[in-house]
Amino acid sequence: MPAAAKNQDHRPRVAAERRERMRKRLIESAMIVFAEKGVGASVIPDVVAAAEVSQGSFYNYFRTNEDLLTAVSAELSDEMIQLIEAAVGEIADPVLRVATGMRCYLHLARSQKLLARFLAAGGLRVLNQQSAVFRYLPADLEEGQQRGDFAALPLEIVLDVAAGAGLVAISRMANGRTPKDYPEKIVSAMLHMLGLTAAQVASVLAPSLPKLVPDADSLLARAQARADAQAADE
Amino acid sequence: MPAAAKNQDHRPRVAAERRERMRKRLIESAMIVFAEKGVGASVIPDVVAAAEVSQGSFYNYFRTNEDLLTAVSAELSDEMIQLIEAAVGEIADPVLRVATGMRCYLHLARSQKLLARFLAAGGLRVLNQQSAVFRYLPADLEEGQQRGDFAALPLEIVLDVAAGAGLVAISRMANGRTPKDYPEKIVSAMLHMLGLTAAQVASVLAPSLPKLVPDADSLLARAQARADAQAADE
Amino acid sequence: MPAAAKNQDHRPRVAAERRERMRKRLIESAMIVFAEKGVGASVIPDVVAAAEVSQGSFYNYFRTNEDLLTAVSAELSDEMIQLIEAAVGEIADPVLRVATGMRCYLHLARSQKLLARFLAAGGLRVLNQQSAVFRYLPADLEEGQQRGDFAALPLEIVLDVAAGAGLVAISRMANGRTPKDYPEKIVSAMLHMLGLTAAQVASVLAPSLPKLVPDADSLLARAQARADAQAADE
Amino acid sequence: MPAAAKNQDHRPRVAAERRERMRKRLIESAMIVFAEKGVGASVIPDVVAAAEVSQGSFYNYFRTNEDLLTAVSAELSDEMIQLIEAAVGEIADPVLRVATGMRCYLHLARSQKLLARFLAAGGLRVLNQQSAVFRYLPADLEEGQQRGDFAALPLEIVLDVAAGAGLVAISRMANGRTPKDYPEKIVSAMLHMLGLTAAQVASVLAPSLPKLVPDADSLLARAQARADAQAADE
DNA sequence: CATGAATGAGGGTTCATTCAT
DNA sequence: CATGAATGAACCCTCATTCAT
Repeated sequence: MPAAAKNQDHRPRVAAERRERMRKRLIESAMIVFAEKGVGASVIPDVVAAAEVSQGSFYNYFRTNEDLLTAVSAELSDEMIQLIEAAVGEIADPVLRVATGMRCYLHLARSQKLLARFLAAGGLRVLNQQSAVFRYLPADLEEGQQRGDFAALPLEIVLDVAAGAGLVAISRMANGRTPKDYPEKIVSAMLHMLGLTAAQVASVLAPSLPKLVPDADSLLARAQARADAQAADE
Repeated sequence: MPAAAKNQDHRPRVAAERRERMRKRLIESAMIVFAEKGVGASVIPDVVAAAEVSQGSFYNYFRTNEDLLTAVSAELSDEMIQLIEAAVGEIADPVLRVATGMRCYLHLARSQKLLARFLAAGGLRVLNQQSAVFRYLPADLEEGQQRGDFAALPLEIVLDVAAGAGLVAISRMANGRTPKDYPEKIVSAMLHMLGLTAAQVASVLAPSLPKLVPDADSLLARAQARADAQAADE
Repeated sequence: MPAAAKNQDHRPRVAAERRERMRKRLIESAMIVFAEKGVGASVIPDVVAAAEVSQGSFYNYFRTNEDLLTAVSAELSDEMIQLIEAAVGEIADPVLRVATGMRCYLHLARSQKLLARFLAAGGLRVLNQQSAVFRYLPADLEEGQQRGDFAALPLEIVLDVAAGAGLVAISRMANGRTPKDYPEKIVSAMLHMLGLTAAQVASVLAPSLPKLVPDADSLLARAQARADAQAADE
Repeated sequence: MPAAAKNQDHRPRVAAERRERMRKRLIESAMIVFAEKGVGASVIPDVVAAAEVSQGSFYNYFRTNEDLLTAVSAELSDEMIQLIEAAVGEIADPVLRVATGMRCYLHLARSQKLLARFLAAGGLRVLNQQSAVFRYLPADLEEGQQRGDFAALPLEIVLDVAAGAGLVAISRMANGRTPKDYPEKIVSAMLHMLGLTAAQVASVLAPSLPKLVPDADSLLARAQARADAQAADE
């Protein structure tokens, strides 16, 4: 292979990789800053500082605050879906799927404080962008209703309540100490709402969850590590 | 009455009245601005403009954004409680009280778009300051549980879910068109969660609500009127 | 005496007295505030607060910051002259007069911390307005020179050096701890400059000074008392 | 030299130079503004205007008024020391060193009106920051005392008096017309204070001083030029 | 005259964004 | 593409001053 061809092949590739690394670094920093300062605050200076990038460079990757927020949300959404799907995908029973999916979602937030703080800071604004997470719920609920396992509440109502409950639950887990079975308590309430008996509820909440460990180079893992390091510095 | 006494009595009184009017004007404007721009934004310039007051004057009444938000929240909380208590106060049955109280709360937000937008914009932050509204709920829930009318879910969990459901419901009513019985549907879900049968739910939701009309010089009425006038201007 | 006449006589008099009291209260407060915040700072709000007077009233007495400063300076100048003259007036020998006058001036500042801080804060600006204090010095110096007791340095030069030395000395006494004979050391330097031998210097500095106690209702006494009370509050 | 190396070398260097020029421009303007308005005033807007820079840029270089003052003082201190040391460095006799150093200091202020006005405006505050200038005095005084050339006054006292005399002298030279030998008169007073005879004084003050000309791109020269240009504009 | 609310000018500071290098 | 200085708009806040009561 002649040198010229190699260059033409090589240079763009490393450039693209560099670009991708930088982008990840910015998203990582943004998640931390959003979690700390809220999603309405002026984050660009902090993000730039945290990512150790020049002000000017930032604008090669994102144009607005909103852009950043969307990027963080999308990435998190993807990673959460992947983790939860891995745990839930094999389950056939819609009731168990719904229950386990919710549990995973809440336990994930509970074990990842940074995630919880980000979601809590984002509030409804982020929750709506996270709708990917709720994409799976309607289908399962509908299936459960058709099978007569769930009471016949309007789907939108159930989704609204679930979203609200989730948001408040995450906010509570982000801010204070919550018992280990706090997620189960919330899910239990949801299942009662859906018409399950106490015995049924107990049964679907009984199985122990698989570990939900984000991949080492996922946004979740990297941002959490960075935030921990930062906290240790102080 | 001697002139001197009249002066001593009169002058401070009119001064205090003027002060109070100005304060109300600012709170009114603030509610509108918060509803429009969110509670995290820099509202002071807009509030000042909306109230047609000088920047300097503002600081004779409030020092920070947060101060303003607290004042609006407190005033709204008071007015909402008063309206709802008027409708619910006479009810003895805890189940009916809970159901009717929630319906009132949601219908109030549904009929007062500005209120809904303010509460939605405030999110959890305002919801927590509004806790006065939720002060009544725990007692009724507990009474209902003790009488065996409500299932024995942990109180905090029920409150968290109710708060979340309320928040999302308000947000939905603020943003889009919701059917007239949307509040009843949400309350129905809550009552199912609390273990009521479909028949019981139907029964407690059957009574028609009294009109919830804010007093003409309440913050709710004045701000809504101002916002309407403003909208008409455009 | 008919009532009407009494009124015409009485009312203006009490009014004038009230006015005078208020004026004194403001000057008092101003001295404290100037001593604390410097003469360039915005003192009106603090003065008004310290004097417990309304903003509006202030402008019935003084129009500018400068006015206030001048008033304080003038009043202090008068009081200092009176105290020092009382101690020095009887002395016939110009050398002893000069030495004792300077000692009095410095000891007064040393015993009245508030005075020292005010003069130090004022710097040259106040020193110039205080020129009344230096009105006595030239005559004595000239007499001393004519009698051959002082070396024949140009009068303006001696005054410049004395003013500067006095200012720095006061500033040092205002800020830190100075030994009890610090004033004598400064005066000794001045006398050496004026050509006195060490023995002569020792002799004129030997006499003990009379106590320099400001009258109880003088500005000096009242302001110092207020400043002490204020300090005790914290 | 390869292109890459040139770039890596060149770009940061020109950037640093630009930065340094801007910094100098601000310090220059600050010196003029301080000299005009005093060191306690709000100078930032004026400095920004004088330097023809945006408000925002200012904060890339200095954060507070005080920062600016310190920077101007430090730079002036350096330049004055350099000029004076050049004139005094070779002198072995401490008495002659002290006398000549003081003369230089005062003549410098007398020939540089802007410097005099800045130092006078700064008063004790700047004088203390200028302490570098007074760093040389104590050693020489001590040496002179040990050799018996100076009377045995306490060193701190002599320094206080010298500082005060210097300050007042500078203030006088800044404000009005002073005779060409005004500095010598002041120094003469100091030397008398230190116990020298009239003959000795005359002898150490006899030598003519070398010219004290600030380097063309020194702060002193540039600011003076700017101030002159400004004055010519009006 | 006393009061204190209202005012608007002005100072201090941050930030998103641009642009020459 | 990376950099970081420069910019100016916008925000926060204080203060001197006025004026109706």
